[in-house]
Amino acid sequence: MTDREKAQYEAKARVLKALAHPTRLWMVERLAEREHCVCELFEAVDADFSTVSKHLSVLRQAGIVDVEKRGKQMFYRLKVPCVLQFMGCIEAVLLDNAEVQCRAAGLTPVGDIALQARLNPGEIS
Amino acid sequence: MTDREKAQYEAKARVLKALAHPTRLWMVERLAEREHCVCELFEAVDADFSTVSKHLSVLRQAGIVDVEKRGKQMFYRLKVPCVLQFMGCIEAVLLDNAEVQCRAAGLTPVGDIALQARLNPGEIS
DNA sequence: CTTACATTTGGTTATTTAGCCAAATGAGCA
DNA sequence: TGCTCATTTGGCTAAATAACCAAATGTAAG
Repeated sequence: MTDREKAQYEAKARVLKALAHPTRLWMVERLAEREHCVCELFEAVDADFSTVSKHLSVLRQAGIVDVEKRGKQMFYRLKVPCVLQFMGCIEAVLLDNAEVQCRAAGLTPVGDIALQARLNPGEIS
Repeated sequence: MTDREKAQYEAKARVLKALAHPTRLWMVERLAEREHCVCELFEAVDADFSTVSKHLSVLRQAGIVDVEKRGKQMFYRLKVPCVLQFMGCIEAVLLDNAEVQCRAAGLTPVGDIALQARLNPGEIS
């Protein structure tokens, strides 16, 4: 692998890493619907204000979101809508994992139970 | 956000995190072409054998790749081809970033130079 | 120009991750 | 059975990440 190729994989990984956090993933979905100021996101997130701000900064540096200052507020919006396409695939991965887990446990995965099994193993009634 | 939703975002983030490493990203693309044993991937990667094995283990635990033991070797293959769709979008993000950087630097981004600018800032001739 | 508000930045700490080495496992072969 | 090869696991250290708090910045309003 050339240095050039290596740098490309590193750059791609950096973008994915920016998305690879539950709070940031949630934010991306919110920002896909419409722009939000930091304060709005803060209210829904249950974390320090500075934490929320830093998450947005990570997304911005990765080039995933855009920001515009208006008055006292900073308005963030999703810059690259195609990242939303990831969600469907990821859900498919999780569902598939759930089925594997269920099969291993001797359960019949039906509908939502499967996802629950993957997300909260041990909580299946 | 309910506990349930929170757990879902955490699960999704876990999958993305598994992909968010240059070596693992490279491996995923190789495994998309055809199955490979650990030794084949090792030869191309320039890292310890155990490091390669651990990367594959991360991908397996995320449910992204599958493994089958045949004889002495372990053969890994891509289990969820849809993750390949991510690549196009990520490249679009990088290209877009490059253009922003170039505009900021007063350059005209033409073709490949744009990507180079993003990947190796400061190396533009 | 002082205050209040929205957000970012810097500092600190705890946790997670990546890498290497050495040792353990497990399958096939002598 | 004992050897060898392919791979995984455990232990360790260095580096990266996430969270909080406190302090700094920048903007608008009084």
